[in-house]
Amino acid sequence: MAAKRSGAQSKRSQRTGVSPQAAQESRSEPPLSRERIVATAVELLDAEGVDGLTMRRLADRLGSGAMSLYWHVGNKEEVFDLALDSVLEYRGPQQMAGIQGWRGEVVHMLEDWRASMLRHPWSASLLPRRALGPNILRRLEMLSKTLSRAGVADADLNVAIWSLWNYVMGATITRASFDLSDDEMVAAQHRLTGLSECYPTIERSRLLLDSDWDGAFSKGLDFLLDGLAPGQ
Amino acid sequence: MAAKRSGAQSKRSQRTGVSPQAAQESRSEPPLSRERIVATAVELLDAEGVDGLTMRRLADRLGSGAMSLYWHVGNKEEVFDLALDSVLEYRGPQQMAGIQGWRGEVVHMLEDWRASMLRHPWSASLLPRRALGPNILRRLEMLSKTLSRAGVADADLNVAIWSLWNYVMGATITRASFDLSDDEMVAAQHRLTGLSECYPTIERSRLLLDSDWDGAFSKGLDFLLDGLAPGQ
DNA sequence: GGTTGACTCGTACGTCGTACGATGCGATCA
DNA sequence: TGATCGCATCGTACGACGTACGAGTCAACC
Repeated sequence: MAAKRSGAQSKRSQRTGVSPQAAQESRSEPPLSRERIVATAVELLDAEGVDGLTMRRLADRLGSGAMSLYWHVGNKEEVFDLALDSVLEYRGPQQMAGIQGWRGEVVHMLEDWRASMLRHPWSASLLPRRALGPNILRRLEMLSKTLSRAGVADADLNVAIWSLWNYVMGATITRASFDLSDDEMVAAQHRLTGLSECYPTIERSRLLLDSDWDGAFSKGLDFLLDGLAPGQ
Repeated sequence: MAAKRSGAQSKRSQRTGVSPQAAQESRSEPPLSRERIVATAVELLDAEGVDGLTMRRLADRLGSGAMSLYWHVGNKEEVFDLALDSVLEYRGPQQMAGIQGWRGEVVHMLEDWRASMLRHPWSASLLPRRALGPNILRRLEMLSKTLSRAGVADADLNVAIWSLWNYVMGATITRASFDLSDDEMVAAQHRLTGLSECYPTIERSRLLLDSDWDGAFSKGLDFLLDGLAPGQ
């Protein structure tokens, strides 16, 4: 009943990896696998957004029947979880050389985090409702370790981690949700100018249109880091 | 075709507000209205969560047919938008007396914001995908005005607003998503202790269990405010 | 040859959002 | 008084969804 999942198919790919599976290759599609499902789900989410992912469409893209997916994943929720976590993999600092000090490391990690999510805007709107996958936990772990090494006391560690995490999450989600619909944005600003007697200040600052998102992100992050570790 | 919406029903309630509508009252349910629909949607969302809100269930609660709702709202998306915005109404500082200085005002506004959303945890997971309603804009406007009055230069205003907004959003969404499922949380921490060689630091700090959310929120907010207006 | 277990998929059920058109009903006009 | 008209309600129906169920295929082993 629940005796399926990854164990099964990974065994299969070991068995058939080297031996006489030329027949498999000659078919139009490679065999289903959890990895292929997740990768295709990410493609579909990138192309069509959260509402565009359905089991039938996903199966179509994979060249299989809809019900075949359920051998490899438990349900649609799991597809979301896996797609989200797969997108949040952290490959570590590519060029560790250019980074000096713990503060540089933290900034790099958090900016990479933000960039990863903005590359797949659906991830930002998905994350608030999903469980913590291994890749997210790995990122949290690295963040804690770096802060801990930097001398943040254990008592303050959780405050520091959550402050930084919260900040990154908020900035990313806000940015991504505005990215999703430029027209929405313009419409909102237009609604604003129509009601400029109601919202004079944000209308004057063109808050919704002219903001320098990246600049605001790193400035705010700096302030936070100043406060969290005033020593350095 | 599109000639319905609020104008129609508000005219109706004006007409029937005083006159001979005792018959309406004697019926088991008051007449449908946009306000009643939104209020009931909030109830339903509070009780059943985001997935629990369907047009049929909503209509059941209102004692009407499902299709009747569509006279007052355009579609289900609009119900979400209206419910979200209605929950984010800002009633202003209830006791302005106790609040000293712009900084106190800002903290009060942001804490009220957070509290409003945590009172309805679904709002946090909904917001990333929705448009900016009038109540959200009003909050942004008040925030800008306060900061502006506090002497933040126009050039820095957007940075300040977005830094604060992002921080509050992130903290609230994170907190709310953990609140939604304590069991998920415990399961995650359990998964962690099982893999404590993978995630030693966050396992040791009991990050997912023991965090002082409220304390972390206000400490991080203080740091941010320190940085944004170092003058005061 | 028979059995087993991994894997695929067609069919079917219940639920969803909502298009469409019929209906009821108070107000207005003839 | 009856005819007409706008607002408001709702029954029916359609297509799409997630997925339960069980029958099917095929390679590997006894």
